Amino acid sequence: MATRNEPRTEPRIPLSRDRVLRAAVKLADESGIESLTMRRLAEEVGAEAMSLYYHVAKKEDVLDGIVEVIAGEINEVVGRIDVPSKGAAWKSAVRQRVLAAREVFLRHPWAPRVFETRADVSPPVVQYFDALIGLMRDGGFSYDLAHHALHALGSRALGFTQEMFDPGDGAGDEESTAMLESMAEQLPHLVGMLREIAHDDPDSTLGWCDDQTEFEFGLDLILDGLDRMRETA
Amino acid sequence: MATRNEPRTEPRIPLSRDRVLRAAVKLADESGIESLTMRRLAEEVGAEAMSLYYHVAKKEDVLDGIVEVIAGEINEVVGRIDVPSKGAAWKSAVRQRVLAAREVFLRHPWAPRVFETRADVSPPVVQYFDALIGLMRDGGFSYDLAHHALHALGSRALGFTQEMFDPGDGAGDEESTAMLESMAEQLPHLVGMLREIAHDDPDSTLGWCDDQTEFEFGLDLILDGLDRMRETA
DNA sequence: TAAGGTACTCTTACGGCGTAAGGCAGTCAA
DNA sequence: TTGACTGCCTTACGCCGTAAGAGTACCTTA
Repeated sequence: MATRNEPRTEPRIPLSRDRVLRAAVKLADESGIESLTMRRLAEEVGAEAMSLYYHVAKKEDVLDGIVEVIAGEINEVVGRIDVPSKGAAWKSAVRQRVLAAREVFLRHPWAPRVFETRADVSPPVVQYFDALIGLMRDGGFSYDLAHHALHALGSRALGFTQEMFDPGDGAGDEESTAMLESMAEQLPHLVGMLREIAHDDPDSTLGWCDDQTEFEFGLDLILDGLDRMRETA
Repeated sequence: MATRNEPRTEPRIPLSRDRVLRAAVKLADESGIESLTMRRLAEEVGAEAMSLYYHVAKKEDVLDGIVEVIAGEINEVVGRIDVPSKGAAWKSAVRQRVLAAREVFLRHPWAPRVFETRADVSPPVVQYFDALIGLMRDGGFSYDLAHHALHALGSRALGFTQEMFDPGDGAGDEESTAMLESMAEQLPHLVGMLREIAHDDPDSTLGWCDDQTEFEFGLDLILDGLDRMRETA
């Protein structure tokens, strides 16, 4: 049963923090963040669970590292954007960067949850925010307004929102739709709203919102509001 | 060792789904959500872990139930609010309710995380949103605008935001502040901003933001933007 | 009063988790 | 040659969620 000890046939790439973290991201991409366990991660890199601990301190450290990897990916993407940001142009500069960051999260749907549970600030994330503040400064923001702006944007600054009614991938829709319909009397406004939306967008069995459109709506609402404050300051 | 089997001295309140859920909230309030395990929850209600399963399906069900309890608490609080909401008054009506809901979350700091991980919509939450839509309708919102509004508000509609740099209770502040200061060259904008904030608000060792103020800033920014759309519609 | 059903709680046990403690092989400097 | 250091592995512990099924108390019906 020498499945593991065959140094000849399988050259065995040495472990490293970076390799472990990349494998963790891959595992989460493929099987979801809940299936990221130290044992499975070890298997992914062809080692035993305890071997990982030579390269990472503990599982929390893996999660911290994952954030760095994703934030690095974001910085790489937004780093390629080079548009004017002076004066009124700040808005589209920020907008473009946020939407570019969002695309990274769309590739890693499990990532927002991980970001949200990290208390500590990691260098790549800090770097991203620094650049964002820079754009606002170009637009004439005071530090105070830029600070408020970051709070107002919240996680939207990084490209994601936490939807309260996340319909997932349409799973369980009929069920909850039926549930809502059956409560039409107690929920007149909500049911009315949903009926109209379903009517206007008939392709939906109530799928039910276009996330990208809604994200941009909220983003623009905030950016426009900030822009007005910038001008009247 | 008849510590448990003494039906006389300890009358033993019967278990129930409601009692289990309330105990779960209490446990989370006192020791944090991460210490909410079926065994500890059982201990809290004076029973064995497996006994809980007669009243709840599984741990996920407990978390769903917790959301219902908290949302119920919110509905109770906002239900006592009765202010005009016709026309322009919609804004302060919504504002008041959101801030009232926020107070409930301030009493249960662990709750946002639980809300965010629930995919399914629970009746009390749905009821809350229905009332919110009702206020917007009073203000003259189309269903379409109300729908956009809910997305724009996101979790803010329920009274919380996910802060990207949550300083917790000031823990680890000096450390991260020092880290940032040492990176002043790479992070000119961020460090500049923080220096000014620290300067303007000298009591802070960088504690560092007034969450309530920032929450209201973002909320008002969004509500004002929506109000303008309402008027020009 | 006896018998059986129902509602609730418990005991036992299993597999999976994160990780502490320490062993062992390969490499490299003295 | 030796001994330290690096990198990976084995073993084991305590905690977790929960499946299976055995009591136990009470209530109904005869």
